[in-house]
Amino acid sequence: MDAVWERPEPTGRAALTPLSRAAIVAAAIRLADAGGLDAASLRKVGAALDAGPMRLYGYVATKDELLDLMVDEVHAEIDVPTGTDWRTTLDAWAHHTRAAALRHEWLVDLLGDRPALGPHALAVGEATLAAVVTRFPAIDDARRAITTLRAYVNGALRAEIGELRAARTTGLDKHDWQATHGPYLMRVLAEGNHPHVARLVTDGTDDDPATVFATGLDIVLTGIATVSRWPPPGA
Amino acid sequence: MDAVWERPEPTGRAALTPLSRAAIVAAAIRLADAGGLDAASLRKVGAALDAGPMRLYGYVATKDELLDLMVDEVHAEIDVPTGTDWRTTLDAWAHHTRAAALRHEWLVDLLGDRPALGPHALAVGEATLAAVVTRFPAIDDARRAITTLRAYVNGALRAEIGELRAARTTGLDKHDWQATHGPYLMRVLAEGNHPHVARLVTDGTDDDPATVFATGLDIVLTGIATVSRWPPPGA
DNA sequence: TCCAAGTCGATACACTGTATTGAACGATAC
DNA sequence: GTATCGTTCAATACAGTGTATCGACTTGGA
Repeated sequence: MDAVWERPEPTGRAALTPLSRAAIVAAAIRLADAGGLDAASLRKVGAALDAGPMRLYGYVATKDELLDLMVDEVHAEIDVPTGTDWRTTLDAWAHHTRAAALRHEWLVDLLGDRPALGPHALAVGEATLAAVVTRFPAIDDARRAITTLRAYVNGALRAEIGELRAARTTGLDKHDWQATHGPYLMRVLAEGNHPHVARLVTDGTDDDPATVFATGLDIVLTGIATVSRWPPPGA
Repeated sequence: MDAVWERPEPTGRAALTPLSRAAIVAAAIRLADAGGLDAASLRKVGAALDAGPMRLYGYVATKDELLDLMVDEVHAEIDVPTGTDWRTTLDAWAHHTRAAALRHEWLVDLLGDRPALGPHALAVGEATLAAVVTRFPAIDDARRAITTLRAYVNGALRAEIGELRAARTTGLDKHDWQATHGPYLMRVLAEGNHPHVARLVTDGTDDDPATVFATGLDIVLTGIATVSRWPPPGA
């Protein structure tokens, strides 16, 4: 089986609501945006296009392929500026990625699992790699920096969206949360075995999510700007 | 509904294979270790204990609760050394977390989604927080450092396990991978629009996964050691 | 006009998490 | 010792999932 990206689509049969890979992906993204990945089942995507589930298998060999296409489509929204220094470029990439993940929360469920090899993802990869090469001429060093930054961004977005979801499900009536985890947490912290966590809960203030993301990003970019030995001493 | 961590379990009925939350969690972990999260369905966990799926609902209110228990159980394997400087402690925590994730690959599918509030997870959180407080006395600064590091570790592990899985499914006969994505990649790179990616593919060498992890970790820890402004200028 | 190829829909299968229901059981009260 | 009550468990059922199979239909080319 050749790659999705270059496999021809069915030509379609006239007198039938026309279908295309693009239309399928668009519908799936729309559904997933509204109701999460669960809302983008093949049956539901098909129904949104007046088609049965099996019709989609002409355009897509497997569900995973559809997910790959969705991920790549979102990468089209992530533009990486050129013509500035590497740090500005990477910072912009990270923030655009975050914006895309907030528009398409299901993205964090897919990022990092599979390697993203679609055309749009490749374009993003090329642009970020080009930026970081101006800092690390050796291509392997550049890869190490990109890999690290990508790990942080994926992890941070996963955490942010995860909290956002938790706040939405148990938090719409946050009565529930306070009624279960709240008392439990208070009780275990009252035992005195976790003084630092307790101090964090009582004395800590919460940054808004954008600041949390930017703070971590600054740390990682500072690390990239500072580090000089490759690979690290401990390896 | 109160929290799982302090809800009593059913006492059990004599003359029946005895059951306990611990036994259920152990069985679920064993199955998931061997076959991924899909292998830890309630029916299969039940079958492994000579029980029907519904019997488990006495010990666990929902599937998610079982997953919470599994995650916390694995946290018991992550010990955080004390009595050294913060960087050594955090480095050890990260590597122990990685080791646990390699023993229990399904962990990366769960980490970051949900907040980990079980007793063992809390202990780990307490220990890491205690370490980083020696570097940042202000509790909020400490939280920012921990959050960033955790985001990196989660993202890096997800990527590593993801590649490991891909290498296992399509790579046992890596014939498949080379037969699909290989030619596709070569073809699109031959078009010349992605010179840096092309250079990476042709001239780059691969670090082994442990080095990749350690390298990124070193970058992030260096960032934590270096950064001085909170929150960052751009926020 | 007739046929081969391509496209599509219906049906089916194995599987998931869990709501419901009712039976079996242990401990308690008389 | 017996009746009762609340807990614990098994069976059944339901609405979903991805996708294999297969028969019917449409269409382009000879």
